[in-house]
Amino acid sequence: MLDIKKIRENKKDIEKSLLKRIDKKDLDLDKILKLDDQRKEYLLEVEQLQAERNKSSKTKPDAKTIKAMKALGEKINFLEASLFAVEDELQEALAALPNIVADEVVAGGKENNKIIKTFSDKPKLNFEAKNHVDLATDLGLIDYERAAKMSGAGFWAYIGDGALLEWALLNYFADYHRDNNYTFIIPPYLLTEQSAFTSGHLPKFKDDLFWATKDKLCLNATSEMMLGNYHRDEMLDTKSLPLKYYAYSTCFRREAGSYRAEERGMIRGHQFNKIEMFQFTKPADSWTAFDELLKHAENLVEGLGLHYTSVQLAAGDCSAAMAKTIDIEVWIPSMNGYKEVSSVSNALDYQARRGNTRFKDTDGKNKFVHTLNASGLATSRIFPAILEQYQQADGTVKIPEALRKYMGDKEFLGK
RNA sequence: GAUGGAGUGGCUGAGUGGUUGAAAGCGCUGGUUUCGAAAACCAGUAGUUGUGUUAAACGGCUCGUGGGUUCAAAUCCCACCUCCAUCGCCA
Repeated sequence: MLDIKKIRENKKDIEKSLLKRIDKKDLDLDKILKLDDQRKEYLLEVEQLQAERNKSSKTKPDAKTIKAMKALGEKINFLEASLFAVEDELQEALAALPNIVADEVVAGGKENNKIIKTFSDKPKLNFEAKNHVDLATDLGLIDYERAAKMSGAGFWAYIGDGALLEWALLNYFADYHRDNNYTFIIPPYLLTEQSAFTSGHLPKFKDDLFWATKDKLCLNATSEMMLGNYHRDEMLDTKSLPLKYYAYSTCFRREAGSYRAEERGMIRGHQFNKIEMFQFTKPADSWTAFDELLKHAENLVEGLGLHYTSVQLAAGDCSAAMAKTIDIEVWIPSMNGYKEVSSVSNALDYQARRGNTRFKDTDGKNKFVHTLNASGLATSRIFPAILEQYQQADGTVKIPEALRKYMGDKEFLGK
C-alpha cells in the first residue's frame, strides 16, 4: 500500500516509478487524488455535524433539542453512507497499486533482468550425466511413486540418505542464521484469510493456495506470509530494530495447471521446505539490510560449492509489493538453465503499511518500518542442484563438505 | 464440542445511559528540597485522524472487533475474536 500523502506530494516521481512496471492505461493517480479530495470533503462535513451533536449531549437536553438532534442524526447517517462509499473506493484503488521501485531498477519485464554476479563455473561432467530425477530414484533418495500413491501427483517422499540430505541442508541453513544472531521462528503453517490478505497473497493468489475451507484457513505458501503478519498492528520498540528472524516452514502451493516436462521432480511441487530470512528495519537502514540479506543467501549457496548467478530483476518481474528484488539462481545441468533458490527483496513500507507495523522514531513520530525478506534457502532446488552438479562418473554423488557433519561424515551418496 | 468467567490508558484497576477520554494507585517526566541521592511535596503524563505552514488553536474517532438501540453508549442488545476455568472428545 502506498501512502496517499506521498502520492499527493510527489505525484510525478511516483508516476514515473510505477510506469516502469505497469502500463500507462492501468495508472490513474489523478483519479485517486480526486477520490481523496472527495473523502476529505465528506469527512469535514460529517465531523462538523458530529461536533454539533456532541455539544448538546454534554448535559440532558430538553424536548426541543432532542427533536432537533434526531433530525441531525439522520443527516449524519446519510452523509456517512457517502463517506464510506468513497473511502472504500479509494482503499480499493490504492490497494491495487504496486509498490514504487528503487531508482536502479530498470523498466520492463524478464527480458531486462540483469546478471550481476556469477559464482564458480559450470561443473565439467565428462561422462553421460543423469538428471536429478533419475539420480534421486537410482540412489534411493526420493520415492516419487509411493508419494503419488498416497497424495497424488506433485509430491515426493525423502527416504534414507535423501531424507538425511534434506535434513542436513536445513540444519546447515539454520546453523548459519543462528550464528548471525537471527532469531529462529517455527510458525504455524495454517493462517487466516486476514493474514493472507495482509501478506498480499489475497486476492491475487487465492487459487495458488491450499484451503482448509471448513476452518477458513489456508496453508502457508511461504513463511513470509507468517512473518509479515508477525508484528501486525504493533508498535515496535525502536531500540529493538532491526528485528532479524529466520523461519522454517514447509510450504504448500497448488501450482495449478500442468508442469512443463523440464520441471519434473522436485523443481516445482506442492510441498517443499524452506527457511526464510526476514527483517523489520528503520527506513534509513533497509538498503543496508538488503545487502546483508543478499550476502547471507549467496554465502549459503557458495558454502555448498554450487555454481549460481545473481540476477537483478527488472521492474515488471518483481512482485507487486517489492521495490527491488535480486534472485539467486542455481545451475541445473539437465535443464541447461538456472532455477531460483532465493529471492531477496525490500518492500520498503509497502507491507508494513498494510500490516500496520510501526515504531516511534527519535522525533517522537510514529512511522512504518521497512520489511525485507529473502529465502535462506529453499531446499527443493538446492537438492537437485547438488545431485547434478556433484554427480560422479560411477553414478554416485559427492556430498558437499559443509553437509557431511550432519550426515555422519558420509562422503558419497550411493556408496 | 459444552458451560461459566473475563477483555478499560505504559501497568494494576474503578466505572451499568448524560461535561467520563475515562477515578485511584503504580510507573514515567519536570520542579521544590539536598553536597548528591532516597523519601516527601507540587505539577505534568493515551492513541489516532482532520482543518492549519509537521506552529498555536480547534474538531472527529477510539474502553477486544464489527454491527444495532438511543437525542446521547465504556455502560443496553446482537454477532464474532482472544484469554482463563470446569467438563467432554482426543491421532
